[in-house]
Amino acid sequence: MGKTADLLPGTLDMLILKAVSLKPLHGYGVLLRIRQISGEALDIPQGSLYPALYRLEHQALIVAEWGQSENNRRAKYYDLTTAGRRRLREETAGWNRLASAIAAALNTTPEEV
Amino acid sequence: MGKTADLLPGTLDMLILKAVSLKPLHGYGVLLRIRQISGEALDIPQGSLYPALYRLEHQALIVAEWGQSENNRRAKYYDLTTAGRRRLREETAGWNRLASAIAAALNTTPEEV
DNA sequence: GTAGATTCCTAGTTTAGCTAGGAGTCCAAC
DNA sequence: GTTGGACTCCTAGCTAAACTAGGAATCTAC
Repeated sequence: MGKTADLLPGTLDMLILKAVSLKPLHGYGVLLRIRQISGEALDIPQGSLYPALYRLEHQALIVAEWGQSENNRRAKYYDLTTAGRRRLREETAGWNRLASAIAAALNTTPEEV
Repeated sequence: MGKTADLLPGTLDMLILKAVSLKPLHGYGVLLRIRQISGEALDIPQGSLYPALYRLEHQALIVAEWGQSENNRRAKYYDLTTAGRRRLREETAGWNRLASAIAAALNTTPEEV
């Protein structure tokens, strides 16, 4: 019911890993980056983002380091680990498989059953 | 970690509505149909399916009627309601929007940021 | 000075999907 | 004739992801 598009559950971790893989980012930057690279279609709530970052860090898929943002505020920068890079590849592959399976299912016409 | 492909969360209801929209089916048949029209890629566990059918029925998106299966066993047949048809259209549109947004995000290259 | 954007965070709720069962029927194979 | 497997229904209970709804501090612009 929200005005902003909901996320497809199960894709948030992948999107975060992807965003960070393009260039290390602080949390808020991940938000903006995902918005940008999705063509403004995806708008992650902060209450989803920060717990997700925590999860990913504790799975050692990303590493955090405190620094300064471009606006001179304190910010926690995240970068991918090797495991994170591998995970991103796996999740992307899984996404492609599932998305085509769903697309195939949705394209089925009654005549084909 | 299961050997069978997991589902993308948030797509099960849509898939069920789609399956039933092709032709009224009993629950177990929905299982088989989704497997079929997804090219054997999606395998819904029964513990996901039956609660989902219950949900959809109680949202009046599908209606149930007891009957006989082709194998002469008792079976509960489901058919779409008008609201169910509308919902299927909405969910399909939402899926298309989100899937292309995610595809766009995943296709972004570091040079483009 | 105050509003809005930037940046971080948590508590608590909801709910979907899963695992792990149970139960009955019918058919084919041995 | 009985056993195994496919068919068909179902529930209880767990987990984990995502959300709502906050709180807080800093910096810039009006």
